[in-house]
Amino acid sequence: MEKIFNIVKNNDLFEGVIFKDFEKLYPCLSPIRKKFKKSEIILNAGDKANYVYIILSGSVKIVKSDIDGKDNVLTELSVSDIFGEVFACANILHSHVTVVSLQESEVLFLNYKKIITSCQSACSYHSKLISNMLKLVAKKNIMLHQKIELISKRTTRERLLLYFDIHRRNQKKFTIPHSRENLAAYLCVDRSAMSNEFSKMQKEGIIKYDKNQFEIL
Amino acid sequence: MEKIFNIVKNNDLFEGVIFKDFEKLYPCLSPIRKKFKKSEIILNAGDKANYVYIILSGSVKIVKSDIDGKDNVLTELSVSDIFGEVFACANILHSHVTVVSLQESEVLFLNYKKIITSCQSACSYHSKLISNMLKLVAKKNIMLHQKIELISKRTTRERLLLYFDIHRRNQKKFTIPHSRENLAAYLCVDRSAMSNEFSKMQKEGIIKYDKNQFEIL
DNA sequence: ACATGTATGTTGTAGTTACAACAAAGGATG
DNA sequence: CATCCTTTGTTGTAACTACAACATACATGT
Repeated sequence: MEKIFNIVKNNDLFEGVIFKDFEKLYPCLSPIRKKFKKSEIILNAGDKANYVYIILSGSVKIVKSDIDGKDNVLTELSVSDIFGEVFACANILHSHVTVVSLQESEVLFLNYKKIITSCQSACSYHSKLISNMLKLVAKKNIMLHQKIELISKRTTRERLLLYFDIHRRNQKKFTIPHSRENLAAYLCVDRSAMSNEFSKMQKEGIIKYDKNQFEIL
Repeated sequence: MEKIFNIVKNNDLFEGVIFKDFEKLYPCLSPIRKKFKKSEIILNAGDKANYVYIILSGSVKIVKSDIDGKDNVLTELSVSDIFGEVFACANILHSHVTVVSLQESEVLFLNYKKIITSCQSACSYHSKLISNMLKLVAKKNIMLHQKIELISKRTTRERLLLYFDIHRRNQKKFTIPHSRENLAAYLCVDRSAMSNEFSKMQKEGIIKYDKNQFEIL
């Protein structure tokens, strides 16, 4: 129990929940622990969306299939990350995405209804969970908005400049925490075209960079 | 009071709340009603985000300024629509967007804290409000995801085909509830380029359309 | 040291888009 | 009906992107 707490306490859902409370709370959530092998499917598109999932060990990828059947990796998640909460909260009956284990992983299944329905004992930590969930979903909302703002830009350069502006936090020098490939995927542009744009911007004296260290000039 | 109820009951936030309960609930939310003239600013980027706003009459536009100062209309909202809830729920202290009245409008300000904090009387309708709010924000989340999926597509045609696929609901014939201009804005493409693409697709025998009536062939 | 694999940068090309400018078709108004 | 305004479609062009193919660098394991 304490082991689980030490993992899930890192998730915003349990922000401000102390172990003493967690002990009482945890059994209320009808928790189930399951292990998955590499490439095993944790949640399939079309499955019922009754659970909120938290990764206890390992990592997973969230995949969405195209109309034409092409798979599309939306994100990769690892220990203490949560998924499935948006479908559950939106009362969507079935998942739109598939979740696949990237390695040997253990996942905690929590009953969504039990999370958002105050228990009879009307415990205060329970209402804390609910407001945490609300905050968590709203924050995701803002991140999605940010991404939309980014990819609304028509050119690679505009997207990069906005990305820089968001992530440099008023610093001239900053580090980008993505590989080129992942950054390109996030910005929805071709990787090589993006690399090319980086070079151009350096030649034009707009930026300077070395590996993932960037500087605005 | 009944007049207000008849407006806000159309908003998901008050789904399942009956008038009898609303009467008791309403005063708990520290409601404020304010009127705004055309072009008057209701909420400025940078303002404190303590309220959830519901439009009682008129209409507004949500505007986000670019880095280079260019204004960008995110959406237009009208009677019984809600705004400001995401910033409030995410505990973002200040709004990122500006909200401007498009005409003579009246707006209801509700204290966010009062919405998500169960009152002493622990009224059941109050917890209904909270779960409605959660559902509402989560649904918005899914809509944002859908938009990201759309504009992740690299070409106008791919975006259109996906848009059709989402909105036709397995019907061959369907109506698009947007002007060309608004659809182009939603898909983040140039309007004339989109019109052009429509023509091409019709010439190629992929679709047929007349005004806003479309048919997949 | 060698082979292998992965991440990144470079180049050319064909295809796509944004943009501007204009045309055509209604709608509203006086 | 003439005028104005808005919406939508059309065309040409310059700019941009995706894609493929390749080059380079670096890390890993054998």
